[in-house]
Amino acid sequence: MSKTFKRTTVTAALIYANGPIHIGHIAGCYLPADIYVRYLRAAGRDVKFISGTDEHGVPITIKAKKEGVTPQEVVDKYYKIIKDSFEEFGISFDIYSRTSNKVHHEMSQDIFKKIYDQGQFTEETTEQYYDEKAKTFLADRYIIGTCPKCGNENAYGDQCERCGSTLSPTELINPRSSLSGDKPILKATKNWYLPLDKMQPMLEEYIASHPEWKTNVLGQVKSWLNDGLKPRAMTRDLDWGIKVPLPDTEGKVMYVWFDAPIGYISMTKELTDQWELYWKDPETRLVHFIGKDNIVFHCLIFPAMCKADGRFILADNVPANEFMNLEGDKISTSRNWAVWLHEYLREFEGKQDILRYVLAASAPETKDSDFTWSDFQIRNNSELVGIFGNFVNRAVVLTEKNFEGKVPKQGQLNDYDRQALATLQELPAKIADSIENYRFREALALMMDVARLGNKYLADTEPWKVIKTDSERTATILNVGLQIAANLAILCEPFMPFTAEKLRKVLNIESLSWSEAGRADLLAEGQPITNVGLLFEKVEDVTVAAQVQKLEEAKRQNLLEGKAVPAIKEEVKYDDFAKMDIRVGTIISAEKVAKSKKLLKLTINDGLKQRIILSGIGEHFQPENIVGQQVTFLANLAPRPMMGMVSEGMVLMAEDKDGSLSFIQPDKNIWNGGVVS
RNA sequence: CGCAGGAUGGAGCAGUAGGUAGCUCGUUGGGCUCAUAACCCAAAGGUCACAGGUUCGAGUCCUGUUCCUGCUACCA
Repeated sequence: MSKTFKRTTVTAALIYANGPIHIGHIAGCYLPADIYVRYLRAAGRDVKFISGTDEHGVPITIKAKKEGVTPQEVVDKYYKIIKDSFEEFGISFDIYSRTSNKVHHEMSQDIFKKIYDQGQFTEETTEQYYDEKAKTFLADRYIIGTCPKCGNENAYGDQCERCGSTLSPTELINPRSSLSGDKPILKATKNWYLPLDKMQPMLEEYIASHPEWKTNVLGQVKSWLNDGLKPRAMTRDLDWGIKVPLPDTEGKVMYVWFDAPIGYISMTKELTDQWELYWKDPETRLVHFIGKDNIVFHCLIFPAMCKADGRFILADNVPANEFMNLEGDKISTSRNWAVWLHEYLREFEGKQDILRYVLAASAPETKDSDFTWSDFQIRNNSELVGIFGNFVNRAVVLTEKNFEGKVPKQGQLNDYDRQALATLQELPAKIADSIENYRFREALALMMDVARLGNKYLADTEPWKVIKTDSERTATILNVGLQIAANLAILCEPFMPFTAEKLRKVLNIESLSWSEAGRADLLAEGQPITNVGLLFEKVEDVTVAAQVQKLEEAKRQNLLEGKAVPAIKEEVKYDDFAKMDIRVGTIISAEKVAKSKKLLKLTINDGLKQRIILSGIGEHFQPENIVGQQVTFLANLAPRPMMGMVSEGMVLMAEDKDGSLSFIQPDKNIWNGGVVS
């Protein structure tokens, strides 16, 4: 796609305003987007960089209820935290707004109305579960009940986590609301659907016109198209969100994924009167930076909305990233397994560029990647300090020592100089090409090659030796060295803006355009050099160790806090208890059940026979370690088929605060078959 | 279950239209001393997840298998 565009609209995912942001968000979309935008600006292109917080939807109302505040208070709090940390981190949005703004409500309603008026929605009345006490319809996830397939009493309305089957809320036996605990009732409700099934041919054509998109993006999209798209409800029964602009729709709001992407448009409108140019002109390139979980919304649903409306351009590219893990584990807000940006900024003051560098260097561009503190330290110490910082420092110190801190005269260049400068000259275009094709890791590596080139140049020309015999030649060498540093100031700007700024101060130059890069006359002879100190400092072992420890501590704390002693269940009669036949037996063999994560097949000597019990404890115990242990089990539980076998009973376990399991065992070995009462 | 993405030297990644497997970091040895023990040079290290197949030739194409991830709460 070599189509040329007059301007670019860049969006970065609207983040959900119910928590602070972490490194995964940054590496996933904000940093790549920022690099892209900063480069475009440096290249003199017309670009607008738009993002904000998404403030509607069910999870925010739940969070508000939990904390005993209003949804508005929740989003206000997080909007500020998020916005401030982005700003301090140097993510250079042209506007960072929010979907609770008036402009956004109006824009969303306008688009909804337009699609409605054009007859593009279908109306459907369905029966949904309603919680009478909480006075709200329940999202699938907030209905809990017994799984019709495996009997798990805590299956969710959309899925049973024990057997993995996909459910719909009406299949659940004994459904209850996770909000009030009450049994919800079925209530008829009318909603408006976007008939994606009918729009599929159009969407297929759109996707087919972009073979250049990343494979992970195309793969995901094709997976949805192959399954066949289904109509999707664009309204919800809820009181938190954007009102549906139709008569008799009290208590209905738009589906968050309807209004959220419209946020990109409304925020642009908030930014500039020229907003229509950025959203309606076919000569505008629209690029969405997102994480992989948002692919379907940005590649199919939002384009479908735009088409249904008819006024807006579609994305030219959606360079979605995969996910970043932390120390080998999935980043998780609820488990507090994350490096939070606002905390990093506090603990590593003025060191934004280290994190920017490390995250850009290991961004999950093609597959999930891993952030570790040890990698952070190594990358800083050996690459930023050792290569980049050191090169600049060498050039500056040599100039200070030998030429009174002024750019020396560039005399006659020899072949070696010309060769080095020729290599330098090629790099800006290469870096630009990588960035324009969304290969930011590659671009970053090429930028570092400039610093490597500088180090090698100094090592090969040995100005500290030459100065003893030939001052004129030394002047030329250091001039070239400083010119390379000046190039670095331009080329590192998209990735490390704070460093670029510092470097410009050192060299006493203004911010230069990308097109100036590659030249060897950026610095004039006699221009003073100001040594403002080191660009990067080493990260010590103790710093890194402290971070790792903090992570583990936070994780442990969170686990403990998350656990409350559950309330006592409903009272039972002695007869109910007496029905249960609980006995002691010994595990005589244990093995993993093939294809199952958690199931262990236990053979138990119960004093009468060998009994097979399948138990979901595989994540807590190694089979070989539990053979010979005595266990307590429910002996008269109806046999249940599982994974092609039959389980005859249930082993009793006690769960500790941290989720670990222990067997319930007699305090001394007793005979197999001993009855518990 | 299904669909999709991934699996390449110790670590992180490239590998473009099938033709002797590259880069960065780390390791080892050497050089240098202007520089934050930093920089420069060199070397070692891979049966490209596993098993088949197509081909003169496969990391690259096809089939099957295993593991990780997404689609599925928190979530880029």
